[in-house]
Amino acid sequence: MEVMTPEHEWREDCAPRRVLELFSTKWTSMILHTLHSRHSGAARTGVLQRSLPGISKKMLVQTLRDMEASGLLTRHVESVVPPAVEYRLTPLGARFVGLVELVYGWGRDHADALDQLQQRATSRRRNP
Amino acid sequence: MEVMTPEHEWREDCAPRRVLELFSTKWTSMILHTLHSRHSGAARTGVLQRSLPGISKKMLVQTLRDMEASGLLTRHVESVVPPAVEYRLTPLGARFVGLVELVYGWGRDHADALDQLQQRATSRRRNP
DNA sequence: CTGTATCCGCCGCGATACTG
DNA sequence: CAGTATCGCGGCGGATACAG
Repeated sequence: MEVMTPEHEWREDCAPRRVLELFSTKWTSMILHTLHSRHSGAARTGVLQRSLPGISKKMLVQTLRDMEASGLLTRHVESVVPPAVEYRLTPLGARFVGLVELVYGWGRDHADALDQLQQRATSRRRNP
Repeated sequence: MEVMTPEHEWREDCAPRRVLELFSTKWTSMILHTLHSRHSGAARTGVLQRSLPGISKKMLVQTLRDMEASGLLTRHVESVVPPAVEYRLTPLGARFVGLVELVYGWGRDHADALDQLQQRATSRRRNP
């Protein structure tokens, strides 16, 4: 039976790997989750920044731009002073955030089992 | 209503973020998926390497070591010549791979919508 | 308030060569 | 077959200062 599995593709540019890349960009999932957590599905820059403790302005804007280019969200500028910019989930983004919520929930369900993962990051640095 | 949301935590060391880190390690999910795709839930080093086109021996071993430390899989050494090593999903790994399969399936379902994501990586490099 | 422009350290990851 | 040891680069991401 194992002889039948063509070892699954995992080609460099296959769809599943592109999804994984979405997850591997540090702030993408958290931004989507924040947008999703608001009933409007939208949020202004400042709200996003405050919801993501530790993110720098640079990374916030850069990640938002990338996400816009990826079609995960849209950017709406209110031409007023001071400027007001709102980010909103696209249909694709709304579908993807479903996955993010699954990951989020899984993490909460396995919080205790995940505690030991902390030793991982440190073990390699201590033991060259 | 929005005043009630405490902006969700996203603390540096919260469980969901640790799950995201699991996903952000380039090869982790693919290794788990390969193990899961075999009825035995186990595979030898060579099998894993062949199932992951492009991975280097170094990254394969390094990632496997990290995953072992994280409790996602176990390593069994057959003391024979030439050596035979088998990696096997742990209960935690088996539960996590469920999430991975969800991501994998989502990617296949949205393959066409994901095609435009390719332009993302290139657009920033072209337009400084 | 939102966004841009630099500078720069860290480390993830790959290439290569060598060992038992 | 499985694993270790080096070397090196690209780029993610943080700090800081400036601008409309």
